[in-house]
Amino acid sequence: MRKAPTKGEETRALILKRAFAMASAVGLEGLSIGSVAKSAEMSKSGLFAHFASKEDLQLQVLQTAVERFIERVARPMLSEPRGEPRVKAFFENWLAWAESADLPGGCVFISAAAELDDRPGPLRDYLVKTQREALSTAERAARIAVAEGHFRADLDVEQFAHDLYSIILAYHHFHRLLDDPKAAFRARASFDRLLERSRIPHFGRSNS
Amino acid sequence: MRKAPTKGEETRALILKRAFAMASAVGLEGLSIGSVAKSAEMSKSGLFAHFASKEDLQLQVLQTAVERFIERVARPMLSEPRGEPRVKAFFENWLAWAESADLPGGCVFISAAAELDDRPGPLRDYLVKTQREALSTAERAARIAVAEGHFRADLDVEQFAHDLYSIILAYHHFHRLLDDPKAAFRARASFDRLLERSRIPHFGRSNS
DNA sequence: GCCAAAATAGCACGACCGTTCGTTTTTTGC
DNA sequence: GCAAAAAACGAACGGTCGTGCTATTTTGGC
Repeated sequence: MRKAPTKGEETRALILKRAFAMASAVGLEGLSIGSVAKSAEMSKSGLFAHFASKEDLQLQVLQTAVERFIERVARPMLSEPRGEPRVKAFFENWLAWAESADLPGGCVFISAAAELDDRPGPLRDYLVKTQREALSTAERAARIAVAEGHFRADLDVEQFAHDLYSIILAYHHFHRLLDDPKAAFRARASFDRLLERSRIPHFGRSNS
Repeated sequence: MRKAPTKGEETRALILKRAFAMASAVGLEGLSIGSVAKSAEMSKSGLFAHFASKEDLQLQVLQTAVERFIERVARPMLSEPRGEPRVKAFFENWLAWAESADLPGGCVFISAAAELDDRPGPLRDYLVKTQREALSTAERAARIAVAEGHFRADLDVEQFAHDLYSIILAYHHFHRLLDDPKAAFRARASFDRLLERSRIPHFGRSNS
């Protein structure tokens, strides 16, 4: 039985919800105590009492993002059959995540990555850790597809994860920045090619 | 004969040089008049006199970055033979650009892309324009490779440019954020695959 | 319904932000 | 080398930043 949440916990959750949405638009570094407070309709000091520092707030926003990512991208794929279908679901969920309704400004991780890639500290450490986890989730899915006989036995699963992530990054870039209407099409085309060359090779005309 | 640069022009060039290096580390939005002034060893107001606004400074930094990119990535490839060698040179120059000495914090365009992707304005417009130009440069190189008989005639050059850029983005991400020592290796592996499937198909065992 | 505890607000602080203005220094053309 | 023009400076403005304090309001257990 879940404990009834106290008022403070409710408020904290609301703050993080609003801050999460804002971070999507302006990035983690773009968050300011004042602006988040305005969005949560409370005073700066009232909001600040919930966090030890601004960095703590940013970290908790990142954690919120990870939770959301897990429940929207990683967990749903587990209900797909093991092997290639699950890999495909992972990819499609990830694409959908990048433009879901409560992420008005795109994937938080990608903007955070650009902001933090040269700023050492706990924020960066946490982000790196979660990115590595996402990658190893992709690797694991690929390894299962190998075990199921969907993918070739000599597949380099680490390279597979790299290539998959690469497509996601490009999708974000082409869709968000360049407003390319073909972004999703291009992403799926790349992914299809990736799948093709990961499968058990079939002979006959295979490269025409 | 080139006009002797006036003192003001020299100073402006120095400011942009320093600001460009800083932007690589902290991003375009991370620039502040005060910090740039300190880096250029002059007063805030003395520096500010060279620009109409902070946004103007940022825009000029972006223009500086474009000039540098052209002279380091786009121009050198023209001395390579037309076709695949030129495409390869473009890719390798681009990789090298992402970690050249005066870009201590990585590619300015990539961090700017993350910052500006949801902030309309002249900065974003300019960035989008230059990104499109870079992509069409890649397309043009691919088209030449088709004409030279290096690449297959039915190659989708737009998709080719997308895939090439995708690899660059991933390289930046894996190298800068994740400190992956295999980043360059992964990027070249992906690029080799991209080249393989772009070439005129050769028959025989082609997919094993 | 009271009272302690928790949550929120109000206010002030020093620092830095982008920008303006008037003054002083340096460069330039002759 | 002098005068005009260009460049750099210092000080100040109104704002916002993150972050402390203290007071006030709201909540929750009995």
